[in-house]
Amino acid sequence: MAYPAKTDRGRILTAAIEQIEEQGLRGLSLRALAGSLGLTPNALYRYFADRSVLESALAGEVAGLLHLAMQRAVRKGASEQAIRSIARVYLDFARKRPKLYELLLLPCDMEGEQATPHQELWSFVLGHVTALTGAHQASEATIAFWAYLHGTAQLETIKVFGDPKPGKAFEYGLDAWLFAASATVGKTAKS
Amino acid sequence: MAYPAKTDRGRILTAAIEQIEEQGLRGLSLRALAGSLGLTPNALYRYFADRSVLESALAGEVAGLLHLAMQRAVRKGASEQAIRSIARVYLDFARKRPKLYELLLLPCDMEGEQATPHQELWSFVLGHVTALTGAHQASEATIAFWAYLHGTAQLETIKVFGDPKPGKAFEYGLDAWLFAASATVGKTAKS
DNA sequence: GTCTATAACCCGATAGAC
DNA sequence: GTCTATCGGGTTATAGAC
Repeated sequence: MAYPAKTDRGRILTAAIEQIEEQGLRGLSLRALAGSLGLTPNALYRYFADRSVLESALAGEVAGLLHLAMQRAVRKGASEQAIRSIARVYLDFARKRPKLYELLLLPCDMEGEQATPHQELWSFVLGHVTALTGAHQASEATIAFWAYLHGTAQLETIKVFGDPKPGKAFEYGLDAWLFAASATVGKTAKS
Repeated sequence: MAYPAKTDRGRILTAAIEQIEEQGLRGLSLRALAGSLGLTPNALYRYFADRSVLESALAGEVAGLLHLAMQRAVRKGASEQAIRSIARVYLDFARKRPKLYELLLLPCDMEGEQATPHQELWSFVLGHVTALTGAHQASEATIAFWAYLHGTAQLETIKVFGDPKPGKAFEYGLDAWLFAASATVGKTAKS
């Protein structure tokens, strides 16, 4: 044991997220990351096989953060209110921590039958949508909802429309979705 | 003039797009790009100040391709049909040429008062939405529509839901939007 | 004005010693 | 688990040939 462990997975992930919040995902350098932990560049390879594995783990961390924020925001309130809270938390996260949000957009290769980082988030949102629409078409409605959140967040972060936040436009689409979702209620699976 | 130009902007862009379609944006190497044009690595710097300038130019090219495809698809058909055509072309493009689509997601920094690469595309879509909804709330409706397309395309490309294409879910959201957009018709700006 | 040549510095990744 | 050494490659800057 000439070389005792100087770090662990958790510390690496925390330091990496810190660096990403400052310089973005592209600016994340394994060398600098190791340096900030007092390690030589290659020590990290004992914890993560390569850069992409580290990135996937980071995506999972970020999904967890977002999930937690949603749980806190939704605790009280009826179905429609819960949906609005989820939407707000999602957009706030993308706005306030855009560099971190970027991690959620990484491709999930899913070679093994592993869980995608979004899985828990997905179940959470699906549950609240189902509470609103009933089981019929709940998954379609959830996918559409999620896609809309996703697209709105990204259009903002790449500044397609310049600085002004498309706040009113977001309400427009959200109301359209809520109307459709409410209309679904009561339909049976056989109709 | 002992060193006549061996290339030009257009040839560089074409070769770059070719390389991106094969290896993705991250795999675009200026060295390999120059090599494929019979140049030494640094010759490109006479045409583009650095990598990011080249990438912005490429984003413009791709936006043009998409715009063209939309124009061809929409030529005939009523307003609602035009909207459906636009949506289909957008998603088809993202599905069939995902590496190229990625270029449209680059941040537009817009330091000068330049036009964003999406600008022509935006005007085109806004026109068709306005034909459907009237001028009132047309821009809100267009932003919501675009965000939805955007989000759907990206959720597919990062495979959040695995292989199965969320085709039915897309229809769900599109119908919701179309219903809202149709309901907008006839409202006056003052109401 | 365009390309070549060279070099410095960054990065990710591997192999093998301790 | 960590270290040293090293490799191949991307980006950037300078100097110079034509």
